[in-house]
Amino acid sequence: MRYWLMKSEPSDVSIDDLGALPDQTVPWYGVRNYQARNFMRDQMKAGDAVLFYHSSCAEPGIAGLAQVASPAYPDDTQFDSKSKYFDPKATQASPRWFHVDVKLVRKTRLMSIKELRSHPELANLRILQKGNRLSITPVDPADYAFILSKL
DNA sequence: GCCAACGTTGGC
DNA sequence: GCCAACGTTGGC
Repeated sequence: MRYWLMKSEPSDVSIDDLGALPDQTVPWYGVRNYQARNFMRDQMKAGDAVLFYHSSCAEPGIAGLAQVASPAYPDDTQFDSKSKYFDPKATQASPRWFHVDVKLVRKTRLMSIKELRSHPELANLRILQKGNRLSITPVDPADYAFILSKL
């Protein structure tokens, strides 16, 4: 079992949006970065724990707990010419982009990025490091446990 | 809206 | 396969 942090823009899918979806589950569509794709395709397993993070918004931070709810499978938006995630180089026979389903565990209080930075224990958390832009990052079990204890 | 950081693209 | 140009991310 692994631990992950996954960023979502709340204007797209917020923690409350996730809670309102059927089965409180969303396909993690729109990832167009190979490293993030590879994490989903090659390393994620159903049951892995996810920190659901709100990014690019007024109050960035951890907004809830979720879990991986499926193995990786092709992201349909890559085939949709009307989607902003359309990829002309992807084909049904040879999809380029894969994603997993993510299911809500529970909404938490918002643990802001400022608060995360205030804890020296979390110094090696990937999203706190300079220049990090990856939308999906692995989280050390100890870091996950620490964050969980503060939520 | 700014801008640093980083990933991708494409000409050579 | 190099690398400059360009686009995107995301906190501030």
